Formats: sequence, C-alpha cells, structure tokens
Amino acid sequence: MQKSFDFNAAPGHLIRRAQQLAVAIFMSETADFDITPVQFAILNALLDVPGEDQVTLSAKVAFDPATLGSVIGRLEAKGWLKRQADHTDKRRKLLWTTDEGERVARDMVHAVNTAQQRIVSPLTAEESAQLTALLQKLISGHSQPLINKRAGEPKRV
Amino acid sequence: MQKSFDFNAAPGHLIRRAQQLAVAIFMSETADFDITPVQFAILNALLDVPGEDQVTLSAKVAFDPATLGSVIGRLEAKGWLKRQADHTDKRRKLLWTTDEGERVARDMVHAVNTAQQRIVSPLTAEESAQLTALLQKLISGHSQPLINKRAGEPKRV
DNA sequence: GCCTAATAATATGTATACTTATTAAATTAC
DNA sequence: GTAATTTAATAAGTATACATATTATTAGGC
Repeated sequence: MQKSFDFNAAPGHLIRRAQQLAVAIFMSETADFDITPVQFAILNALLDVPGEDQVTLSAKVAFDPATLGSVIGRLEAKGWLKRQADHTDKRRKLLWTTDEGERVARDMVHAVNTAQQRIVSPLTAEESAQLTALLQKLISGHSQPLINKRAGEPKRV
Repeated sequence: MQKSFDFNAAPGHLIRRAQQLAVAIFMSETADFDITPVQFAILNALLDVPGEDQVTLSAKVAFDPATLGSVIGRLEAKGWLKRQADHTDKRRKLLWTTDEGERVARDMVHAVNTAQQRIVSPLTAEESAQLTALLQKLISGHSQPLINKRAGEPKRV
C-alpha cells in the first residue's frame, strides 16, 4: 500500500504486458512459418498494394522507416520480397512480394486469425469488441502527434 | 476491400500501436530524467521491496530475466541501483536503489502520472476505466501460459 | 538554370525482448 | 555424501524500435 506508483492500474504497463502476450501468442501460432508479427504485417500490406515504396509502407503499418529497412532486408534474404529502384524517382525503392512470399502470407492467414482470437480469448465477444473499439479510439486520438512527432517536439539543446 | 487480413481490426496490431504511443508519451513526459519506462518500472519496484533478487523482480514486473540483467546494468552504470551478492545463496544478486536512484524515482512520479493520463486522454474517464479493466482481465486470463511458458509449450525437435 | 530545401534510403548507436547456451551454486535423489 | 538436477545470473545471437547522421536525388526559390 506504500507503493510509489501502482503499475497494475497504469495503462502504459498494462499495454506493455498485453503486447508481450500478443507477440508470444502470434509467434506460437505461426511457429511453422518462421516469421514475426512485423514481417507478416509488411508482407500482408504488400499483397494489397504491390510496388509501394518504403516510406509510404512504413506510414501505413505504423513503423519507423529506419526499422522497416532492416525488416525488409530480412524478408528479402528469405526470398519473400524484392526491392526495385523506381526509375522515375531514383531515391525510392519499390517493394514487391515474390511468388513464394505471397504464398506464405496467404497460407498464414488462418494461423494469424487464430492468434488474434487467442489474444482476446479471456474476454467475452462483447468485451473483445469493446477493447478493439477503445484501442482504435485511443490510437486515432493520438494520430496527430504520431505523424508529426518530430515537428511537435521542441529540440533539447 | 480485398485485404487478405484486416490489421485495423486485429487486436495484436492495435495493441502494438498503443504500445508505441504509450512509450513515446512516457519518453516525452520524462525527457528531463533520461530514463525509459522499463528502467522506471524497475526502480519503482525496488522502492517497495528493496533487496530483491533479479529473478523475483523480473516476475513481478513481467520482464524476461535475461533482458532485466542488461537493464539493471545500465541503471547501475547511472548510479541509481546497486547489485550485491547474497551471502546465503551465492547465485543470487540482491538489488537496492541508491539514494540518488530513489530520489530520481520519487521525483519522476508526477511526470509518470501525467504520462499515464496523456496515454488515455482520447478516452473519457469511463472509457479509460473500461480499457484498464479489459486489459487487466486479458492479462490475468493469460497469466498461466505466461508464467509457465516453456513448460506449456512442446519443444520442436 | 542554379543553389538551397526537402526527401528516400541507409548507417550508426542505444535500448528493449526473447531464445538458447554457459557457468556457478544450491538442492535433490539415491 | 556424492551425482544428477535445478536454479540464478550472464553471454551470445536475432529481431524489433527509434533517434540521429549521412548520402543520393529531387523539388523549390529566385
């Protein structure tokens, strides 16, 4: 009772633990595919919009562009994705899934869905829908500072 | 509409984004202290139970023990925490905050509370309480597989 | 049209996060 | 009471995650 700060009631702590669980469940459900949640997200996004550049993709799946580069490098090494220079704008590199990458992503969808269900399995269907709605509201409410994070923060010199 | 998998409705994706936001908000609120959420959690836990060993502490704040070791190393380097061998059980190392570590942790409590409020600021008070309750239920519902993760998972050979 | 701004990608460095392996010490099995 | 098991901590390796810096290229200001 003399706690300086109660972690069990702190949203930040609860979210961190939920994230731990979600990743662990995802990894156990997709163990046969040797892939991470982040890698699947990229592959999946490219199924919808093939030939996207890295910056646009990073915004869509909410990744840091610097991190995305290394993740893409691993996906390329696995042969699931290809990088190709844009002839119109030589700074950009466009991304495509390979045939195998596409096959793997589609084969995984069932396991990914199972993982999502397992994550919320302690909740009732109604509670699960509530949680989703609350998280969506929380995220969209912060979308401004996320997008313009750097511009909004004063530089410490 | 031809999405293979809809991330915007997937709990795993929403939780990951919430975690991103929570960390970013924590870091911006506590920028003056040069500390991370994880480091504060450890310091704070030691205020309540000084002289705890790393394994017990890692279970309490839900960290991987291997990760905890490196985090503690950084806290020790900053002079906020001390490691001391247990004379009864020489395998164990007991942890104490230093005077400065304790002072920093207490000075931070206000900023940490502000961060927690900012995280849920897009929600009403009622929604925020709902989210907390749902996350708590989700986490406690998974606590068994978390604690006995290795024992519960069949080894792939 | 040229010089400056901004942008895409990469590189670098720090900090989680987890797995597996290793080492030292304690516990248990017998 | 010694051997096998278990445990605490550390080490090594991979994968996010982000800030900052660098490089190449494009766009804008004039």
